[in-house]
Amino acid sequence: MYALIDGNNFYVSCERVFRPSLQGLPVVVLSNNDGCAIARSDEAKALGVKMGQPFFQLQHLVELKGLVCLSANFELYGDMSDRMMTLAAGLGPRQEIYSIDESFIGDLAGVRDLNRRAWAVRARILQWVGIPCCIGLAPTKTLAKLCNHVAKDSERKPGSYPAELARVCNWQEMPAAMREDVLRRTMAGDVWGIGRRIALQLAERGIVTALDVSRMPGPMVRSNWGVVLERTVRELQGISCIPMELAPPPKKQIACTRSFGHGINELEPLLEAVSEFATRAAEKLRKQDLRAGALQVFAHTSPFRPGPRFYGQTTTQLVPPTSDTKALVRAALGGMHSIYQPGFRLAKAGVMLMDLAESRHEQHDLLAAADVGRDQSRLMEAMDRVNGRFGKGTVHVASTGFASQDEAGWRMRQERRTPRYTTNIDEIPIARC
DNA sequence: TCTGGGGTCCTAGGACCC
DNA sequence: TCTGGGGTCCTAGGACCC
Repeated sequence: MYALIDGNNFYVSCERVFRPSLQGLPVVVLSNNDGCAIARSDEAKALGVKMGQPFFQLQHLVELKGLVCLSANFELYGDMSDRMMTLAAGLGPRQEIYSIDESFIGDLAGVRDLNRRAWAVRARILQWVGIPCCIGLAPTKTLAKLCNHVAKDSERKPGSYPAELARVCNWQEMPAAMREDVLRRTMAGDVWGIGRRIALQLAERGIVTALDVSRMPGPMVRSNWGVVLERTVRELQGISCIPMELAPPPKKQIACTRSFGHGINELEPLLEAVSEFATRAAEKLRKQDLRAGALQVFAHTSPFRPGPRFYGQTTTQLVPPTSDTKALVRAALGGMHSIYQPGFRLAKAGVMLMDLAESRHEQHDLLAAADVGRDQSRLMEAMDRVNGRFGKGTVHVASTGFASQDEAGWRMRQERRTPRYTTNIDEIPIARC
């Protein structure tokens, strides 16, 4: 038996904790560069705001409907998430933190009064953290996700599902006829694991609802779509195929990528950007005690704009694997030099670290024998600690004057970057509104 | 003017090996 | 003329998730 606990409209709910005046208003949280909507309040959804919709398409709603747009504050959301997850863990013996706002709780078969406990955990999260949650309870993870969806929709859209399923929805307690009814009312594309493309392909064959999906014959599903969808079908039938992942599996790649607010034509700002990306990625790498065996750097034009297209990408092998910021920045700059072509308005660039391996201590010792390695890793450690305490980018590898590509200098930031956004109510956290 | 930033897994096809 | 069968590894592309 599994539970899925999920914070409603998570980023918006986090903002509302600190600004209660946002209750009842249509609110969206915007991505980096205030590019597009990545979280929406129920009121914003009712206005027709879509997930991922670009800000410029929402501007009329700001004026006409009082839509409030906030710049994202991911550090705040991460902190709120930790608090919520700690309380969610109280529901049962095992927890898998699935995303920033969702966790599965497993091994619930022996838990007595499961419903009552679920309601209590929900109330505690609301009272202590301030985030409203919904909980789905079911014998498989896919059904728990589905019940969670039911719990949310029956609250948000009266009439969509039986009202008694709102907020906490337990598959096990439904009579057979109600289960069938719930599956019939759920669109195939709302099932966990069925995305837009497969939903379309299914619809072409008359498979429209979750009930239709649950009745598909396994061999046909496997031969037409593969094992992934087959697993989903079996999970809908109540056969558990997706186990809990108690410890997060080791990362296979680490990326740092950004869209630029405005297109970039020249090499210089591009080098600045990728040197920043490599630095961020290196920090993530060291936090997980990993080293990278390869670094990929890419830049491309906007897929949304007309005009000449460019997609450049190159991978540099790192021998031996390293987590040293200077080596990674050097590889990123070298890569960018090699793919850069003038004459394009580049919209996005990024750095990806791959072939990740655990940073074994004997390796450090080997390097330390040459002394230089030890100095490097102590330098990196010091850099992470300074940046952790005083903010990102307080100390960083300078990429200026890097045209020669092999001369890494160091520069102290005199000023910390001004945050674009704060939850301090005295300042103005509302972007462009 | 302005369109996120992370990740994962599966499959097919080619190269290569014995 | 006739050209196996089984396996691995790698890569690119496509699909999914939040």
